[in-house]
Amino acid sequence: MGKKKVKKRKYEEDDSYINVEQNYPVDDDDDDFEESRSGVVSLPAAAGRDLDRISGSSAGTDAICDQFGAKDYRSQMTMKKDHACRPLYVAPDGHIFLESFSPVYKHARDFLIAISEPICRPKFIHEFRLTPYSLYAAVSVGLDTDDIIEYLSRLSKTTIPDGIIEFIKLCTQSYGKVKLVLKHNRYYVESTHVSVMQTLLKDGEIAKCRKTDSGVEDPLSVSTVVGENVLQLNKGDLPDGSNSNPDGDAEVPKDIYDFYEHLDKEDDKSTEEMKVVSFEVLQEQVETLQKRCIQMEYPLLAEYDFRNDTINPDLKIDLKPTTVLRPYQEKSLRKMFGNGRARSGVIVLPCGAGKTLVGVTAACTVRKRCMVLCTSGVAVEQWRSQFKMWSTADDSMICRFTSDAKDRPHGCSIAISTYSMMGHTTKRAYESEKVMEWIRSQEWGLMILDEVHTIPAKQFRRVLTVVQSHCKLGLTATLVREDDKISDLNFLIGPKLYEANWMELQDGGYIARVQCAEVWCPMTPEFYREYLAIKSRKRMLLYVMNPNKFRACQFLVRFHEQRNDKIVVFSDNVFALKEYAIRMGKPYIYGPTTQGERLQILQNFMHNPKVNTIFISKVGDNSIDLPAANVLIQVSSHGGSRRQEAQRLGRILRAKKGSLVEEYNAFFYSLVSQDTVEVAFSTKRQRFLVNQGYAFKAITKLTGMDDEPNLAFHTKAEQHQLLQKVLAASDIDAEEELVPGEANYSSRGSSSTYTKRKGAMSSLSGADDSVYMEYSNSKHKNNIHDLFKRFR
DNA sequence: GATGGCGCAA
DNA sequence: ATGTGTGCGCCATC
Repeated sequence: MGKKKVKKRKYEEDDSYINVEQNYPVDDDDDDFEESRSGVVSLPAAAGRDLDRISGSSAGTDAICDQFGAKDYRSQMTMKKDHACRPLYVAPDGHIFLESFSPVYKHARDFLIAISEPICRPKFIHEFRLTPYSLYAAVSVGLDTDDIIEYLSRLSKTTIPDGIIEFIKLCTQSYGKVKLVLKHNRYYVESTHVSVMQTLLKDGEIAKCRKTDSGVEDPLSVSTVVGENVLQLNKGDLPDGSNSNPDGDAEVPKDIYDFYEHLDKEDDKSTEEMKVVSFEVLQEQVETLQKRCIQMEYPLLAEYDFRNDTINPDLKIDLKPTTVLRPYQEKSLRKMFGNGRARSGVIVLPCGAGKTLVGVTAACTVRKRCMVLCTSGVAVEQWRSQFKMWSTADDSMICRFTSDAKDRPHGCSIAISTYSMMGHTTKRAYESEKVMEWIRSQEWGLMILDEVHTIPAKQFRRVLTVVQSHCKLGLTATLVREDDKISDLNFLIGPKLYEANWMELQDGGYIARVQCAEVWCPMTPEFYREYLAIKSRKRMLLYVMNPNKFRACQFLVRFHEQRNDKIVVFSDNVFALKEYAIRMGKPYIYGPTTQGERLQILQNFMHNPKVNTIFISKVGDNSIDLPAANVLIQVSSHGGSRRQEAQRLGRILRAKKGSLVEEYNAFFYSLVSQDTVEVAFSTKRQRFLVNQGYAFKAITKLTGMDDEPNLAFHTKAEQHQLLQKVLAASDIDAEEELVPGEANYSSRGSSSTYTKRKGAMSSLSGADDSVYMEYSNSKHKNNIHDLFKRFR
């Protein structure tokens, strides 16, 4: 039983970035229900568990549940008199609910982003959750215990449950007291709190990480430092500046604004002399140490006081005067450099929102040797060109280091390489070996980790022990993995410093406004019969090659081509990719397509008005830049990968010029064969985007498709022919092995915060026979695109 | 500079 | 108890 639960954890929705106890068994749905009926709440998350632990009983988290599991906390919380003007509730289990229509929404949101994890952000009520990690992140961006409790209380409609206050204290007071620093290529643990240091060293595991000369127990070394307060980035004018009291809301309690201003100020570091105790750490034990410290709730702070680093040479790079940062980019960097030092951590921005510029700006701020790591050679080239585009760095300063592009490292200060190059374990080419030696010998100021969600992989995390850096900046669009390793980033890199809200960037016109839809394609009877009969993995071909799916795809391609859109069709399955593309007479790119051909096809797609549709396999998931595309059709995909779904959506997010802000200017379709495993996969894939606030429309019938002339597979004969071809293809290398049933992706979605709900039955309306349903929240009901109007 | 083997990631 | 299918980066070879 226990095992089963742990396994299921893998498919849990709540991203384990925030869970401390990875093996904490997750309750099955059934258990939940059971417990709900007996009036006891089961706590799904680490936060809840910790809350329990500290309050010494379950008193802090008890609540009356109705038969559906809805919790009622009224007995524990008292409504304030002026609750109507305060924007949020804090539940005793650590969940926070924010009204997005509140006049102080922006203040509250910025604050909540800093102290808690966003769980789900649909239109009206946004859900967040306090976790140990989120509070750790809050402290590391400069908030202190009292500020957090005070401001949370002011924003809340009710009194704050005692358990929550305890929890915040526990998680914040011990944080930030111990630091990991790099000096002369050696790592040290430093603290001004002698007692904390002693506590840590009493731990056997930590003691083993300590580097001692010839095994002798050295006393802790003591030195003194002077706290310094340095100013960093110039503060630009932020559109959501704290003073702008929005119009017509005289009722908003003044304390909310006042306190926000107080929080937004630079934190002043004292200039008193302080005693610092420290010990040296074994190079290869740094990861173990960081992990252990976070478990003991003394996470190591990795900050770099680059302004006062006189040992490493300064770089002569700056942003070009013409380079302008967007407000959210600036905001994310302020989290990183808020106290005049460079903090290690992760910044999360959607694809197309300018992550690279954030990285380049960070490098120009630190102005010390900088190492950039990417997943592919293409990305290495992109980083180089972006460095040249936004900053004053030129070729002589930039050193590429991949298998087929090695610039001489001599005298260069920005190195760009790949994870596989750094993590390579087997024999290296002579040239590579030399460069590696050089890299290892350097003390790097800043390490930028592109696509940082890949770092937990075994070979990739090795780079952290190979490259010595004072601080690390991780960048990603999708802080999710389908395994349980995403939380490792907390000790491997650092806390999440900033996460942008996709919907807000969309509303600001920084990324495209996307209409997402799931198109339901019924299986033809013949294909479905085979699907049920064949149990081997080759059944995938049957639902991907479903003639109705092909026809839907063809129909959508034609429809959008008539509107002069640029369309990219994704298919993970190569057989289907070629079959679809060839039948529709469109170019396609997949693994074996050479770089030259790829470039040619992409150039044509971007500039040739006759090439408006291209087909791409999963080579397109990473690093192929498609600035021109605005329609994306997904034919087949990698199971339930949320990251892939988000990444693909990102392909069409680059804001389109001249587009009206209030109109959809991009379209994202997933074609799903009904009554097959694809349905569950699709639901799971969409979770990430739904939590970001996207509404998925379910199109159950493409109106007009039956009337459309010349769609393929119109006749049974054609369909039969296709079926034969598919079956023949399956046979080629099918060894008739029987595979156990598919993974059980429950469409009920364990603790999911969203459900597929049939739009009120009145929406099954329409003059024609079409039907659509809506998921989650539809934000823009009134400006539905023509295509969608036709279905009403 | 094209090609193939190997190992790895999601 | 683990899975395939696909693509990519590294290196070595011709």
